[in-house]
Amino acid sequence: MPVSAHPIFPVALAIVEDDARVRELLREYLCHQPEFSCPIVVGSVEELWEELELSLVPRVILLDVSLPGQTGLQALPELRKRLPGTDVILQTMHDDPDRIYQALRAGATGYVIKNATSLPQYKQAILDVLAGGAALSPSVARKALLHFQPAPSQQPELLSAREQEVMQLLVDGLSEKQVAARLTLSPETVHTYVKRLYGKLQVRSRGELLARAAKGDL
Amino acid sequence: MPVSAHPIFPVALAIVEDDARVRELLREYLCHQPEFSCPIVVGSVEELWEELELSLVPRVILLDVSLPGQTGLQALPELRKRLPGTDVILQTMHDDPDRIYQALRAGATGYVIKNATSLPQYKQAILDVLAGGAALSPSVARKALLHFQPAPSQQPELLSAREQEVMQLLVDGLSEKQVAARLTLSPETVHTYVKRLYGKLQVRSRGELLARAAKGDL
DNA sequence: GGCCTTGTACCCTAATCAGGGGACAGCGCC
DNA sequence: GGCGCTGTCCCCTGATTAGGGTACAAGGCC
Repeated sequence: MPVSAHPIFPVALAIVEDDARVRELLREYLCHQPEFSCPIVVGSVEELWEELELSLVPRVILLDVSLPGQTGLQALPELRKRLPGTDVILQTMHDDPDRIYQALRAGATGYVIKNATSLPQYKQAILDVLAGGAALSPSVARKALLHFQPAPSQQPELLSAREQEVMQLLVDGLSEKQVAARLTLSPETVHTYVKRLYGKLQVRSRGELLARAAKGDL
Repeated sequence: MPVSAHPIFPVALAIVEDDARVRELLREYLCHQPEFSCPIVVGSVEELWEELELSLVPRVILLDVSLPGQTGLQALPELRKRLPGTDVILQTMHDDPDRIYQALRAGATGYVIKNATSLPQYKQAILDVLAGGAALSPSVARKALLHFQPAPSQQPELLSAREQEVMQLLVDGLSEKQVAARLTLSPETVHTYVKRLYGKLQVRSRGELLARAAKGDL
């Protein structure tokens, strides 16, 4: 799965950044690296679209989140659709959780905070995505992790570890029989757990249970 | 929110790693850093529990995922409950998506791949979490990002309006009979829709359907 | 005018689930 | 030494779901 971290040919980058000073800084540094070439360095999404008509498809796009005209965040879905093989690393000044979430949902491969990222770290970020990884600034990663954790809900303490285990497998779409097989239990036992879950979570059917799970934590 | 990146006192680490060589390597390097102290260096979760009784609570725990006895993954939820102020960085050889997902759900603040992480990078990872960030190896971050992206969902265009309507009510936890009542249809008709949904979404049971819906779009 | 997709409805059989019940061992609390 | 909770297993009955048909009217597409 991982692409070679040391491609033989320079990798084509696109840099989209409205602040001319930052843009030049990035160009100066990144484009003098032997690993990269920079056929596209522009100040807006609109210019990017134009350049993409003429130029080779870049392998990685460094995209500013907030731009005059169309923002990077708005352009991302379209970009992902038109250039499915291109990784997009978003860059911005702020680690706003909502934007991070939006970006990651839309398929960003990286999200870096400008003033927390040195030029060598920019380079490393690009190399990381080329190697099949993702590049998240630590503060961004932290925000992203929040989305994995179940909303502070009431159940977890009420449900025993085993019950939660069964619950999880049910949420994953397994039947009672499949859960039994997975946990090496008798189907009857699983049925007992399910009955207990219904009682504890105050539901009366599998549908309600899964609906609760979907809203409650998941 | 971020804690100072340069604490005045050495930060107490716990290292849990069963491979003696790796353990010593980490101890040698990390514990000679002026920023850290290592009151706890053990080879299993069981020993960790013992040490925690005696020692100061560590600020950061480096925890191996797979350990003899209780695994790091199993210990994580308990650890998070008993030491809510302590960050846990998991370390392992493999970037298995399931384990990553489990760990992040359980509240890990970092997840690093052993043989892709140099000692200075270990140090940086710890500093990152101390600064309120999260430390994910690039390959781990990539796996984690997959969970943000709506499952390659072809549904919206394939499902007719009526089918989506039925789908939505099922997701809300209604039975076929209830859906029928709600939409003023025959239960048989609803059943027909459900069968068509199964076909279109390539599933074979209500559970799978709801699981797909929960992850896919909803 | 055919062909396909929807929306609607029915029939059938087998599998699964819902919701009762009982049983017993282990563990912790008081 | 009980009492409660958990984990495991079993039985039963009735409701629901799974999956396979068939049917027909309406509408779109070629």
